[in-house]
Amino acid sequence: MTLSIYNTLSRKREPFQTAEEGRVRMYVCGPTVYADAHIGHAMSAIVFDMIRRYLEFSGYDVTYVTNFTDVDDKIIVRAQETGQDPFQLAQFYTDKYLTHLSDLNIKPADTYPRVTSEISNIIRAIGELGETEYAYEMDGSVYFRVHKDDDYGRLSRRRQEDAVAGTRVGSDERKENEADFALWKAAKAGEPSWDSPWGPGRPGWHIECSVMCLHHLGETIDIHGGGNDLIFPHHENEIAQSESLTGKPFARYWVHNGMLQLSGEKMSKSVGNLVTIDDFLQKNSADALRLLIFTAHYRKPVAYTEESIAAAERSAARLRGGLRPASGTVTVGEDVENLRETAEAARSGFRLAMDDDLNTSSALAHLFELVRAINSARAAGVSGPFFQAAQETLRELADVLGLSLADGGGPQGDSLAAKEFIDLLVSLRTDLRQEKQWALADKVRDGLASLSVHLEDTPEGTVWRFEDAT
RNA sequence: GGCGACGUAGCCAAGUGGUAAGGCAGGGGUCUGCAAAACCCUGAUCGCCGGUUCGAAUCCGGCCGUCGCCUCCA
Repeated sequence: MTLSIYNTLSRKREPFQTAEEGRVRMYVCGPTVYADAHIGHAMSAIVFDMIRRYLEFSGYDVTYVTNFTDVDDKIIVRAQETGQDPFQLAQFYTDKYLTHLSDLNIKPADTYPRVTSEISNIIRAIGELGETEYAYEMDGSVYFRVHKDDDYGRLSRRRQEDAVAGTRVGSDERKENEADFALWKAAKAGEPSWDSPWGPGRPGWHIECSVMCLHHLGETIDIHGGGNDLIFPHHENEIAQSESLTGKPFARYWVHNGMLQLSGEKMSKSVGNLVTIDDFLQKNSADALRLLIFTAHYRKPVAYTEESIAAAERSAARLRGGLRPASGTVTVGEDVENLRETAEAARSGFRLAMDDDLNTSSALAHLFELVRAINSARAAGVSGPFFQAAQETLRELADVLGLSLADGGGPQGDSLAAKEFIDLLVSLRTDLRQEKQWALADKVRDGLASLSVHLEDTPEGTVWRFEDAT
């Protein structure tokens, strides 16, 4: 029972073997911080959080690094438009993104390198490349000489001639070759810049990630992740730079997530079909987003619709329902034995599914089967250690997928005063029911329901919970 | 134009040779004062055509359709 994972480099599913026994070095491309992040960014972060969690669950010691691109054309443009300082702008969106990661139950990375903190390393790396035939300087900028790299195009399966053929010649950059890309960009007036052997300027986009990987994780990392829209040119260029520099394989496994789609198209700033993480979390739970994503395979596109997110919200509630307490007294017998066996089957089925290139959809199916078994057992009066163990299995496996299974807590959070009022109304309704005043009792129930407080009359009394209507 | 992915019940979706997981929605039932929750029952031959095979959603070919990358992009 071992993990196999699809490698974009080979276009095959491969057995997962790390460079160092028991240790995974993992790098995931992070956002450029110039605007509010959208749930497409969240999808990428969630997918790689899931992979990281499953690796840890499987016993690996994972070192996880994800970066912030905090100096870039778009940041500079945005800052000029709004009259802000570009560094402050980047800091603002960096902080905001970190908050989002926490809200989305994404485990913190070991390191969050930023371009502006890596400048000296980047300059050193470009300098080393400059001593080879792979780089050349032109008017204060430094470019990578793509045609010197025989392997170029290996990841994206793109021949250099093809890459150039479809490309518009729109830049005024003075490159030897259209396919060459900038390692260092000479500063224009009014732009942030750093001194370098080639004059003032700033790093090109691709070199940042290469250098941060090399600096924080070493010459050969195990997993390099990102959205599949980064395969070309970003990741292709990272390979070119890194391997030209070290002469060693850059990443053992290239892992790419599919795009989140809204109204049939990739969610992106340029198309304008965005749902920001702020927007999403205002109406929906983090668990629902994870369920929406994990219902499909991470490499496939995910369709985001009102209907699909509503369905995800409902299935989150179903998983949560499995954690409701039992009040029965049956602790031995056939029902208990069945539950114990189903919980074991769920655990092994879950692992088999996840080992198979992170088949979260199939893994979730095992979770739902476990929920049904727990509910059946509870209805049959089962409680005690085996019941709690089954719930613990559910909680543990859900946590591997980063699902918190936490109750909403209500629109205004946990207000003690609100709870006391609700308890009072519920107890009043219980009195009314005892006197068979059904109309009044139902009026209380309906009124609370319209405030997202849902009542259930169980044999042990009435229980209530917050749940947003969807 | 080049490279690549996908097309499974009303919706989302797993499944790469042996007669279709799971979730949501719907219908019927049990439980309930009525509900809710839960449980039980209930639905598809897998875009179309042809081929390989004892046997294909799964392999091969063709066609149709959708999407991604080739420019910044998770």
